[in-house]
Amino acid sequence: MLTYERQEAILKLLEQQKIAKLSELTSATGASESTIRRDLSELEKQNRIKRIHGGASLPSRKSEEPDMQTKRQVFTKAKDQIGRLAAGRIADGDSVFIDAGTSTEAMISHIQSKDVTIVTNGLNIIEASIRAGFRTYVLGGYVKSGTHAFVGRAAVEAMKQYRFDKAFIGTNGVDLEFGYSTPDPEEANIKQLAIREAQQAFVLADASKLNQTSFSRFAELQEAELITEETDSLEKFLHQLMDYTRVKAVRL
Amino acid sequence: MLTYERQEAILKLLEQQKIAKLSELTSATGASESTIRRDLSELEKQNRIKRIHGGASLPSRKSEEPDMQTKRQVFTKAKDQIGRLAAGRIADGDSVFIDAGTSTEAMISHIQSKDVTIVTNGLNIIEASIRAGFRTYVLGGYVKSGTHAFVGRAAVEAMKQYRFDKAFIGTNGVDLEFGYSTPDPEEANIKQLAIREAQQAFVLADASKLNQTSFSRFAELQEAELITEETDSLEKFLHQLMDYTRVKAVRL
DNA sequence: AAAAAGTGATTGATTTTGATTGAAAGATGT
DNA sequence: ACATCTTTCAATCAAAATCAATCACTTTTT
Repeated sequence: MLTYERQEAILKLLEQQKIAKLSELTSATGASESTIRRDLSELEKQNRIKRIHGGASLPSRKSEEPDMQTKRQVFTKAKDQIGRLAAGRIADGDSVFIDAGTSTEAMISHIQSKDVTIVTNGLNIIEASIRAGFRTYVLGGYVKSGTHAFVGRAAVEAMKQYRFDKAFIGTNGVDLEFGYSTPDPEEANIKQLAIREAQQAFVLADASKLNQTSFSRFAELQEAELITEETDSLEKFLHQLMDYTRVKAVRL
Repeated sequence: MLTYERQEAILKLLEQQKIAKLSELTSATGASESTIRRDLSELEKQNRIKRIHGGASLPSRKSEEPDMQTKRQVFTKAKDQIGRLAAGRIADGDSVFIDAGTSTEAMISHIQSKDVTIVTNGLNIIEASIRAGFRTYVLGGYVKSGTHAFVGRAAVEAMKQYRFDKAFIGTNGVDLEFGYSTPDPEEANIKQLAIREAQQAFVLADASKLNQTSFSRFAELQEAELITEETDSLEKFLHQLMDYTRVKAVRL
């Protein structure tokens, strides 16, 4: 049985019953467990299925708008892990800027310190921050549809009134040469300011953002600390980084 | 039975009967108590269910503060009527300030004109305004717990950058002598500014606010137009007003 | 023939699970 | 109200299931 054939068979079976155990797939195709696992990994990378412990299921095909509400429900393990790492950097008494976005939102519930001041330009962050009981400040500005981030002249002016101990920024692209980038120039502007007004800056990015570039660059790679998940694409990225910068070892 | 399968089954059962005991879930899935508990914890973390002592139920649809929640449910009909009246004052092309609060929130869904710019200092107003598809600007500032209004120096500074065609303000008290008042001086400050920076100002108040005073006055009675519901307490208030001002007739 | 890709088996690590425990929350009786 | 009993809960542990990584072997490609 050809690889292609087998993977199609897996998909077909999944469409019939929505969910399939590993054992069902091995007996249906005659292939070994290892092979099926490899197939599942590959198919998942193509977003054609979703792996679950013990088997596979169809991807949650929310054809709905990538609205904040639905996006928020897809709190992936990755974002949660990144959120926990990021939250760990916050110390008692800190004043922190938290960028609009879902990655950054995930960190708020993990913040342990109680005495933290949060400044943000994101609607979803305000809500999460209030829910968690933090002292919360908001930049003003124009509300962008889609991300619901506050941008524009008012946001820039407001930003200048603050200095942060730490800034946590979301991104759409991380690239060795181009640095950090995001599609919207207005949002990039705010991100850039936040990084420069903060003593320490962190960029949160899941694996899908590595080696990507977007329209507007908002920081060089060395201007912020990258917080990301531990995957093989991170490994690959680190090797590239070592080649690029001639650094011989990087500690996580 | 796979973990994913089981959790889906739990959700399905809950959607059918709204609430489920632990024992129901164990016998329905065949899993142990411990496992079900773990599932419930996880599902709750994803906001997909709500745990209760002895089992689980569907999440309370809105994750807002209870006082906000109950407030919003209480004077619904009255607020809706007031909201419709207020929205009727908005014309195409207007730039309007809409104060934080539940009365003002009620007006947004009634706005007919499409080309309206909304500026606000209220979290709930942002959400409603975005939902309704208006061009939305936000004042920055400190987020007050309770009302979730943005106040403080930053909000004042931001306010100075705008001029409004109309301003719609909520209030806690309407009094013939003391004018309009609200408990929080910071919020009063913003309300006062908004009224003065607007060509026309409207105060929204349901019947329970008539003949009430609160700590901080933010405007004289004649500085804004009062929009309220038609009740006998309004009649009474109007008669008092006529006595007080010696006006002989007031047209609604 | 050499290199690359695919496969199945094996291994050790990780995740999931059910049982057990003491603590916490509710219910009951006085 | 108070003390007592029962139920439910969270934390912990060891066993089982599942997983990712690796190796050796086969097939395909160059």
